[in-house]
Amino acid sequence: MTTVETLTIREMCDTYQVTARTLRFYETKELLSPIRAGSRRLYTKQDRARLQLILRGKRFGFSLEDIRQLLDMYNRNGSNQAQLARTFDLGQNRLEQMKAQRDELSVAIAELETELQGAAAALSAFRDAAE
Amino acid sequence: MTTVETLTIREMCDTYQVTARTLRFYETKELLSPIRAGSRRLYTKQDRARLQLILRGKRFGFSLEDIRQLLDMYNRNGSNQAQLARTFDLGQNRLEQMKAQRDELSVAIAELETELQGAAAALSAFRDAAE
DNA sequence: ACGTTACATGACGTTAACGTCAACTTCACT
DNA sequence: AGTGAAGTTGACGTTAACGTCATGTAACGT
Repeated sequence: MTTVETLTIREMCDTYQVTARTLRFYETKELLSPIRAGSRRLYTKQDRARLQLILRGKRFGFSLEDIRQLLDMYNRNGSNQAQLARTFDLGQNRLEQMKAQRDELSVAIAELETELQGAAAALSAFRDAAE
Repeated sequence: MTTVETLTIREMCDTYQVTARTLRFYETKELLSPIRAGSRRLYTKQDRARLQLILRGKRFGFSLEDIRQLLDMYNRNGSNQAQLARTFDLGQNRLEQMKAQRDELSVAIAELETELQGAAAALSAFRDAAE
């Protein structure tokens, strides 16, 4: 019989490349809420999904507080209309920001590429002169 | 006769929505190096260009130290070959990172859009039921 | 000459996101 | 029963990126 797959804190660390301190810290910030076996934490599949979202959010430069709100939006779907409308707005704004960021990033990438082509040319010139 | 356009620290603040403290702080971090009129700072066109790059870098989530290196790459083109090659590599890496970030961002945007469509549908349902 | 701005420097405070250390429990074995 | 590994809860330390005084000076209008 396959037990419900839960991971210890150490296994979580190894799997997601985070420290135990980080996981406990996220818990105090109410980003995670693993179940307990006595005093020990056990992370369910749900916890792991949340952690992945957290880590991705971080790569986008979102603050943990931002991420907490986003997670709430993803998870809390049995809410009332006002609640839903509010989280919907929050999501819309976030979406706008992300799109703007992506566009700006595209421009910056293009610029950097041009710049690097110039550098590459300079390097070639150096090498040619050294022959 | 048009004097060489330089801005005072206050004018810089108003123009770019940063505090004087921030500008002085950037100076201690060698991100900016305005000229002096006595003890007072005067920001040239070059300084303004650098500040814009700094602010854009920040919007992408780069650290000030990252930005400093990027700025060096943009500006120092009279360097030796080793120097140039090194900064070139640095730029390449950064470019990879930025592209990866952009791609990840695109995925997240798509997901969020789907999610929000669901929320929008739920809202409509609510409204329909309320008629 | 004098008061009011504008600016300067220096020192200390602040927040986010953990790191680090100490001092227990608690299993899992031997 | 003893020991070692893994886990727990505090408590304090750390870094980045500024904010917030306190204090001092310099130019400008009256």
